[in-house]
Amino acid sequence: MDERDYDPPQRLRALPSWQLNRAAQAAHELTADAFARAGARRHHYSVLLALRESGPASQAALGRRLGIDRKDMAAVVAALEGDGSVARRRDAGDRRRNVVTITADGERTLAQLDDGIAAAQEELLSPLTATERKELTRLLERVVARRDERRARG
Amino acid sequence: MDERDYDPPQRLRALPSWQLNRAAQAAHELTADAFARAGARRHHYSVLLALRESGPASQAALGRRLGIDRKDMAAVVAALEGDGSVARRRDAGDRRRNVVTITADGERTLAQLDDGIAAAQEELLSPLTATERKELTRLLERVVARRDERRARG
DNA sequence: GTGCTATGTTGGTTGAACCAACGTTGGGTG
DNA sequence: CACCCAACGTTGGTTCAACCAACATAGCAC
Repeated sequence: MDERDYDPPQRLRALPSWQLNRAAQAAHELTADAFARAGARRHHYSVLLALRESGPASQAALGRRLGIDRKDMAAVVAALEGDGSVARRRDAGDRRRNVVTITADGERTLAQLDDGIAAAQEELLSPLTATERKELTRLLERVVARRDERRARG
Repeated sequence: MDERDYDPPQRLRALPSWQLNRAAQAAHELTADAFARAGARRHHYSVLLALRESGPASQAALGRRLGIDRKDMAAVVAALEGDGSVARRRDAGDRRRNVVTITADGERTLAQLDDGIAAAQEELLSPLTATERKELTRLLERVVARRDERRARG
C-alpha cells in the first residue's frame, strides 16, 4: 500500500501540461544515471555538444545559443575546466571574452555521455514503435517551436 | 542579437528527453500565470482536484495518490488552510490523521484554476490539430505509464 | 573623450523534488 | 496487558534548475 496507491485525479491525467511534466520527469530519471556516471550535469552535456558541433566559442555566445543564463554558464564552464573537459582562455581580439575549447578529455567524456544518453532515450521510448517515436518528436517539435517564437518576441 | 541567437546543437534537438524537457517548460510558463492569478501553485491545484474528485482524505492518502512528499504535502495543506480553501481537522477514529476537506472558497478557487489551466492547454497545443492532440496524449500516456511501472517496482 | 553596450563574475531568490529524524498514535503479537 | 513496529504529521535539511540584480573590465559608436 505504498506506490500502488498512486492514482491521480482523472482531470489531472487529462492535462497535456501534466502529462508533459510527468514524461519530462521520466526522462530526467532515466538520464540522471548517465550524467552521474560521467560526473556531469545537463548543462555540461549541452555545452560540450555545442563545442563539438560548432567549435570554440565565448561563454556568452554559448549561453545565447543554448538558452543558458550567464551566471549558470560561468559555473558550468568553470566546472568543465576544473575536470579538464574544456580549456578557457582570454580572447586576444576581444579581451572581454573567454574562448572555450573542448579538450581531448572533453571529447572522451562527451562520447561517454552520448552513449549513456542514447541508452536512456531507448529505455524512455521503449513502449513506442519506431513510427510512434517519430510522431512524438514531430509533435513535440511543433509545441516547442511555438514556445521559442513566444520567447523571441518577449 | 539576443534571443535570435538561440540555436541548440542538432544532436540536442534530436533527443526526446530534451524535447520533453523543453515542452514541459513551455507548459510551465503557460500555466504559471493561471496559478499566480489564483495565488496557488501546482500542488495546490492537484490537491484541490483530488479533494473534489474523491472527497475528504488524510494528508498521507493525498500524498500517496498524487505522488507528493509528506513534507511538501504538509506545507501545501497549511497554505490552503491559510487562505480558506481547505479545512483540516483531526480524524476522530484515528487521531494520527488530518482529514482535509475542500471548502466553498476552495471550490471557487478550483473553478478559477480550472478555467485558467484549460486556457493554457489551449495555447500550448495551438499548433496541433485535434487529432494530433489526441495522438500526443496517447503517446505521452504510454511513456508515463512505463515510468509509473518502474516506480512501483522500485 | 564620453556614453553605451557586452562580458564574465558574484551575490542572491524561487519552485520542485527528495531525504532524515522525531514525537504521537494505532495496530499486531507475544 | 505490554511490547514493538508502522503510520502520521511536522520540522529540519539538501539538491538542482531557472532566473534576476549589480558590478568592474573592456570594446564600440559618436
